[in-house]
Amino acid sequence: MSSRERLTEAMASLLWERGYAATSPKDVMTRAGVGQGSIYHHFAGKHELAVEAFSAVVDEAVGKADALAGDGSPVDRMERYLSKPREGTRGCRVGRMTQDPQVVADSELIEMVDGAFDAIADRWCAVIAEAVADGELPASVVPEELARTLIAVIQGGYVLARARGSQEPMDAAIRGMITLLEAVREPPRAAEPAHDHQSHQHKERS
Amino acid sequence: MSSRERLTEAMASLLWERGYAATSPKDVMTRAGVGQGSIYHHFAGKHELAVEAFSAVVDEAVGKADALAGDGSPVDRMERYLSKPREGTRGCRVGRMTQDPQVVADSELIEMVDGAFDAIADRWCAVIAEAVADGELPASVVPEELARTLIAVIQGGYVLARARGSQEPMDAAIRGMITLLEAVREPPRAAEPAHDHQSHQHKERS
DNA sequence: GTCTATAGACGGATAGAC
DNA sequence: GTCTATCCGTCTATAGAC
Repeated sequence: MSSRERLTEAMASLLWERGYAATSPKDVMTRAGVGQGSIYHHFAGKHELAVEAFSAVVDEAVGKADALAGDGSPVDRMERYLSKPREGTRGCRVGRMTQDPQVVADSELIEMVDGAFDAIADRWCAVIAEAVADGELPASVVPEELARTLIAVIQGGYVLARARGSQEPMDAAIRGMITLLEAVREPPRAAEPAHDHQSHQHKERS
Repeated sequence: MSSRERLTEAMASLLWERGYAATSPKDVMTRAGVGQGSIYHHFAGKHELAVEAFSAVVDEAVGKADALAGDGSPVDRMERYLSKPREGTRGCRVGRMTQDPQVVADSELIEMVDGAFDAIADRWCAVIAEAVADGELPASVVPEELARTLIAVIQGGYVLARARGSQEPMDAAIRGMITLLEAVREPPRAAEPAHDHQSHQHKERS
């Protein structure tokens, strides 16, 4: 693995563990196993290294949200995504950046964070709109709003898990959300005749 | 105002703006308008000053949650509390602490954060349990879980607001939550025959 | 009680040898 | 391309004058 790759991977892990401001170039070089000063051969400085490292993190997080477009009824997919295992006490690699004033003041970094949430919200919006169209969720639901609500529950779950030092409060928050979704859920209208054909139902609808 | 008070107030505001690790004793003394070194006359160090300053912050945040025990039907109170104005882009004074590794590693500080969320969750639990008992929320709702869900929506709302640099995504998240609560809400049963404390407008529906 | 001066370590970055 | 040596600023904390 090249020094450059070692540096970006080390920076990505340190951004997760400590954040941007609290990560020094020296920390990164030590973890990457390269000598002092090597950052400045490959990058203009800490900022550029962080941008490259965080870009990969964002891509991965957004990619995971593509599971919202998978098989099953819309609400099934929503609940499955909510239930995915997340290491709450480690915090969210994307969301944690918003608490770092140096990130918020860095237009390039904060726009990457905002863009990541927007991209994930788009996936949520699509599946929620589908659920409303199918009658599986009530017509009063505004997809753009519920999308932010669901992202917020996950982000807030990380906050609670870190406060407690335990996965529990995050899991409780997710379960509470799923209970509400189940309580408003209706059987989807048969949008098409062969509606018990699981692997195709969301693609062949009206 | 005493130097000690000036120092705790300055520390509280800097904890909010920058967090614990990023706030130096020098920053605090400058903002407090006291001379270099004065912290160490009144406090053992940065940690003790932060504990005293943050204690007041926690008390205030928990006190605000007492509004959940006010007048109106349980769900009305829940929605009113959710709708309270919050400056999303400034972040949560309590929740932001969880993203600071120095706070998480400081058992005294992180236990204050966890204790604050627990106290607020207790207020949520009480009003949610009341709503379930009245039949205003479905029996499938687990108060301890929905309490964490609602706290998480607010905490996550702060994260989204800071990512965007705008109040909007936080308000959207809150509205999405309220829409769900309205969708599962039922008119409360006339709950109890002889239990007529304070105003009873929420018992006379149905 | 409040301040100035300063200690000793670490921050981000650079110069230049190899 | 990679490393050593080093600059200058800031960090938390302390000593001690006033």
